[in-house]
Amino acid sequence: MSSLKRIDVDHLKVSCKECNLRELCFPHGMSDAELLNMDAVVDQPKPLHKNDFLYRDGDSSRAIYAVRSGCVKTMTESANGDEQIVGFHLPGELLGLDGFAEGVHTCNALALETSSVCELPLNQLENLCHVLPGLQKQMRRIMGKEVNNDHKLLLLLGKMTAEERLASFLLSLSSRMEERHWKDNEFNLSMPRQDIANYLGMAVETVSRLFATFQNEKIIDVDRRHITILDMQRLKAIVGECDTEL
Amino acid sequence: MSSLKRIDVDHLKVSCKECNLRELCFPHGMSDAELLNMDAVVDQPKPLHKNDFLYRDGDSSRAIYAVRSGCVKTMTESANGDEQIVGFHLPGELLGLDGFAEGVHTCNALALETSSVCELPLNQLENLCHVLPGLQKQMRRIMGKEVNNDHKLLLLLGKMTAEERLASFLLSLSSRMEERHWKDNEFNLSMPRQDIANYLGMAVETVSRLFATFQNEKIIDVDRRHITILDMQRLKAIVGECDTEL
DNA sequence: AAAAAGATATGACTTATGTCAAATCAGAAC
DNA sequence: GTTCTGATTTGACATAAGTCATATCTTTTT
Repeated sequence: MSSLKRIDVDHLKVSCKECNLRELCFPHGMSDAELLNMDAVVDQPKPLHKNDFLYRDGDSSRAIYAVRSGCVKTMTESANGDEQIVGFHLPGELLGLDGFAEGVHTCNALALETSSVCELPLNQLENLCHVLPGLQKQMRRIMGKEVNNDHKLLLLLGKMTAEERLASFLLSLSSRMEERHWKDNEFNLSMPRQDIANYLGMAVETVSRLFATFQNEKIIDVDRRHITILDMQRLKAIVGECDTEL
Repeated sequence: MSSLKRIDVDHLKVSCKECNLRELCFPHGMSDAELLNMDAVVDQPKPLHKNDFLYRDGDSSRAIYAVRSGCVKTMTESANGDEQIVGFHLPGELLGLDGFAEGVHTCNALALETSSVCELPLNQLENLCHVLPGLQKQMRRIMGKEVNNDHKLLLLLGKMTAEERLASFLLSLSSRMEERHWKDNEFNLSMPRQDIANYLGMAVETVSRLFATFQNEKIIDVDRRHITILDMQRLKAIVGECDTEL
């Protein structure tokens, strides 16, 4: 143990090639040769502590980021100080596209827990896109995904009841857990109730009550931040996915 | 007049170079030489009639589009048939990015009135980006803009009251009118009340009532679809833009 | 021009959720 | 371990906005 102490784990670089998130991340669909190119430009800064900002509204946009571990939330701020969380970013998910319009970020990005990210510097992105044919396509895919994601959220906020929103949120997390080959019916929430409420456009109290309701109805089990989905079908039924069984 | 009749106005191609929307559109910041390249690949299909679809959810994504005249709305559809309008696209504004993620559109795009669009085919986009250094950057700008726009909408749906939403909507239209060098305090709505309500996540009746309220308070004048903003400051005050005067 | 269909407006009433207040619980700091 | 602070839960009550019903006005169809 005393000798291990000298390994600075913060600076062990994980290569894209070795990373088990690579298929969810920038390198999606890239060849081994292309992966080496990615590795050469991807930077891995020191981990963020809980409540550290990755970037803030107004910061000039230097890079796009991929979460490697932990969870990062992004939120917009209105003129009168209201804040709306627009995304919770899990490992393998990207953020920073908000800076593309004007070269300046229009969101705050904040670590919900100790988190590490990979950085793809924008000044290298341009060149890299010329060298790696796959990357340009992947960039478009990523941006399309962000847009589609936002659209789903708009539908959620515009048309769904509180109950449907929370069910929808849990299902979204569940399917993202599955993508990562983690348990899709049992996971920990990295965000407080307040953040869930904000994200879903409702009051904290409503989130609390709905968790209690779902628990009473044996749809989920809630223990603090630990969620177990007991009846996936009923959860899906709530949001109106009509497939009774696949 | 009898001789003019033979000119097929639908097929008169407007070059990017001549287009007075160019600075809002793809060609933003391009040189004259670059504009010629754009012209070579930009297609101008026949105008859409009111209620024609430009594309539908599930269609394979062939191009991105710029509105040249009229107005096109985009909307997402949920599994249970709910529909959420996610954008009203005015001349010079782009749409079609929703198809970037999977090569398939995830929105419906529908003309609210007779409208014409320009098409930038995706298969040409790739090559064009290599030739035109400005275009790749512009593509990123466009996508960033879309993301930022969606974030603003999320804030609106998540945090604002009905009154704030409608005021916000009117101000957004107003500033977009100004961008186009049209009157910013007097314009026609191309969408029915029902669409405004859907977009803003409220009931039609609420939109009606709020228009009546704003009118009574002499903030705006409403005549059918014709809106006159009488007191821009108060409208801004409603959404909480704290700048009493610039 | 009349009739039909659709869009908009307005009133009466209901309800999903928000707000306020208080109690409980968990984790951090000392 | 005790205290303190912040997170979560729960209850009582208030309200913004939805729903339903009806009337009016516009536009399209015949």
